[in-house]
Amino acid sequence: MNQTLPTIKEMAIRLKVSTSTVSRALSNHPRIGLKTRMEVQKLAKEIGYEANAKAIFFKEKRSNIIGVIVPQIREEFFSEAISGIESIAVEKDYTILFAQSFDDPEREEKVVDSMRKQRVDGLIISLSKQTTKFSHFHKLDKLNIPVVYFDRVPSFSNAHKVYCDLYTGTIKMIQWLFKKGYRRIGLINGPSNLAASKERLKGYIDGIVKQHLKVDMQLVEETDFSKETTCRAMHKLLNQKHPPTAIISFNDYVHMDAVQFAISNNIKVNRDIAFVSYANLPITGHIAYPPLISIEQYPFAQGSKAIEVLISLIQNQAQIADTDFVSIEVSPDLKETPVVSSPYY
Amino acid sequence: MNQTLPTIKEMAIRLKVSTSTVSRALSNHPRIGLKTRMEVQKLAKEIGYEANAKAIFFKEKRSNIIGVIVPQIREEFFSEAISGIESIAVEKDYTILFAQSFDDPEREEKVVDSMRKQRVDGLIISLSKQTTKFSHFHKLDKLNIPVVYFDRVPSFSNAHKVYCDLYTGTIKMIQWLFKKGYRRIGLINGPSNLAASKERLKGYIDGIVKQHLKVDMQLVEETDFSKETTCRAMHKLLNQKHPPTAIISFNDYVHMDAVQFAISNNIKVNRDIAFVSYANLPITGHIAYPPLISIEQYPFAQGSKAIEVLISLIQNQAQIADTDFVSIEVSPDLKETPVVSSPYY
DNA sequence: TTGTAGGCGTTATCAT
DNA sequence: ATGATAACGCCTACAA
Repeated sequence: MNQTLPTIKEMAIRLKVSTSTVSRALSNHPRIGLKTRMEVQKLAKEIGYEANAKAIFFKEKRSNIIGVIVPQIREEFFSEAISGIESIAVEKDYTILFAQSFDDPEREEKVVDSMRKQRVDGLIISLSKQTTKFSHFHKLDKLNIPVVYFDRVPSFSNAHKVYCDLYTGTIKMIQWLFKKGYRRIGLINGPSNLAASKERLKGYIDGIVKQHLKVDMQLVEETDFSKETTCRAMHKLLNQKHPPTAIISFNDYVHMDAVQFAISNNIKVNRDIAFVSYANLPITGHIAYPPLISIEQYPFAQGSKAIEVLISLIQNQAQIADTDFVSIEVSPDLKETPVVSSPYY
Repeated sequence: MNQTLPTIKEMAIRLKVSTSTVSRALSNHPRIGLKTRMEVQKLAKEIGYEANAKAIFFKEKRSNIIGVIVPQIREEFFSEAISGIESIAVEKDYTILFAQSFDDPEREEKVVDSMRKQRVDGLIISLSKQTTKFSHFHKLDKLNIPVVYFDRVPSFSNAHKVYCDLYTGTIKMIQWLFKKGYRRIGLINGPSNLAASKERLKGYIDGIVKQHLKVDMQLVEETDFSKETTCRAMHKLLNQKHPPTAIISFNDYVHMDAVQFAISNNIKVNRDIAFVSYANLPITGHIAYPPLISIEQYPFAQGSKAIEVLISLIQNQAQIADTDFVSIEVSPDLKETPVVSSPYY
């Protein structure tokens, strides 16, 4: 078993030259004799020499590794975002150190810490639902590790961010529903303390007003994302004197649960009641009753943007002043269900 | 901007002691005077000293980073597997370098190479569909980087593997269907050149025979996982003189597409025809027509097992002979649709 | 054209 | 109880 790997020093000894000659020959330094260069490169190939990246990283103080933290990859939104990140990473020769926070602020802190310890060159993160402390991020500043937040971004302004504006997305959606003739529009929103819920609710109210409809808070229900509370929300919505003719779900998963409930109550999905949603995830291409329309949030694009920003931050670390903060808004679009291939597995 | 990070040397100078003293004080070496130790640790905290992991990895020749490569995280099977891997990784203080092959052997080779260059301590991989070359893996051997394959494992035996035996799973499934009274059982299989398809087909045939039914190859159709071919397969199955009363789909995604087709042909899912499948992914908890039953393949457990094996390989590198290959079979179970909470997003 | 030497940050060995 | 020094593998400024 080849315990000791070939090094420059070894080759130097075998070829009776100095290590610097070997080093230079390998990097095709111009003023190394052709003959020497050839000899070195030949030997290198023979013994399968490869520079020890750890030594280089150590010397160069960079590792070409960037950290990526998301709440859960099981959510297609995030797996798509990661693919977006990866596509650029591979191209630019970066590698991804990956972790999930599972929406637990404590765990988030832990994984941020471990990435700091690994000295990633930069970090891309989508915050956990309830993150309120940011001290673990401040520690990164001290090490000059730049951070780009995406999708679930912090509210303070001195941070680099890439996100999607669902406020206007919601307004567009209500406009679309109005044009299709829907007048009683319900909303199954998330917990009211979440920024994402507030954003949707604001868009909902302003959207309704904009169409000169009456805002009726009876049409707004909440879910904590459990199937149970989603069903309860549906139950309340359906058992009103004037039930909604269209229902906006917080996201495609809530949509699916809502549809399940509707079916078991003998409602003809998208005929008796129109269902629309946010995210437009690939999975909706497979389900029996996809939302009529969904607000595309471009997770892949958000991911790509985020890493592009991050790489430029890494590469211009010296030049950039602390006060230049990048904030990119990806504009949401209304999209019909995507056509997709089944994953293989 | 704090360009130069605090080092041991700096502290040594400031405290007028040697670097070794500082190093030892920090690691609570027993024979360092209490006073010195306190002083050092106090200063360290003050200036926010943290050991430079890169320097240590360089010295120690380990990085506590393991590589993980899967075809696509969009597939819940793999995102669950990664969560299984991560759960153990966090616990044992390993970090995950992550990449997707997107079922492209060339890309797989590329990402394996980049992980080799990063000198991961070990690699966990689920092969791309069509991987036939293994030279990029052999290069890892030379660097003593152990590899554990999971789920999509190679056929040769000199490799560490964790996988699920779908042959017996399929037999169990047919037994279950038979007990429920189904006699004409159809199969929408994957492309016949895939090992995963062969395994299912073999189980299908043996399972049918075991129930003393007649094997009818008219009941076996293929899909390349596109919605189109799945629909074509369904079309053929449904338009026979004696259409099947139960249909086994290659996986939960194919199942969803098959159900979509069935619905649009006015078939009452799971009443006119029973639908069953493989994988039992969390997503089936949200869809309108989940499979009656699904073969649980325990992706989370497979992932955890894989990393446990890998870590033991890493830590016992010296002791283990090349001929000791671990091969773990996770036994599949029949499971009804899981009850899950919506992901947040 | 090639060699020498120093340094990156840490730890371990051997002195003192 | 503490210090000096070497070593890990590579690169590069300077010397020859």
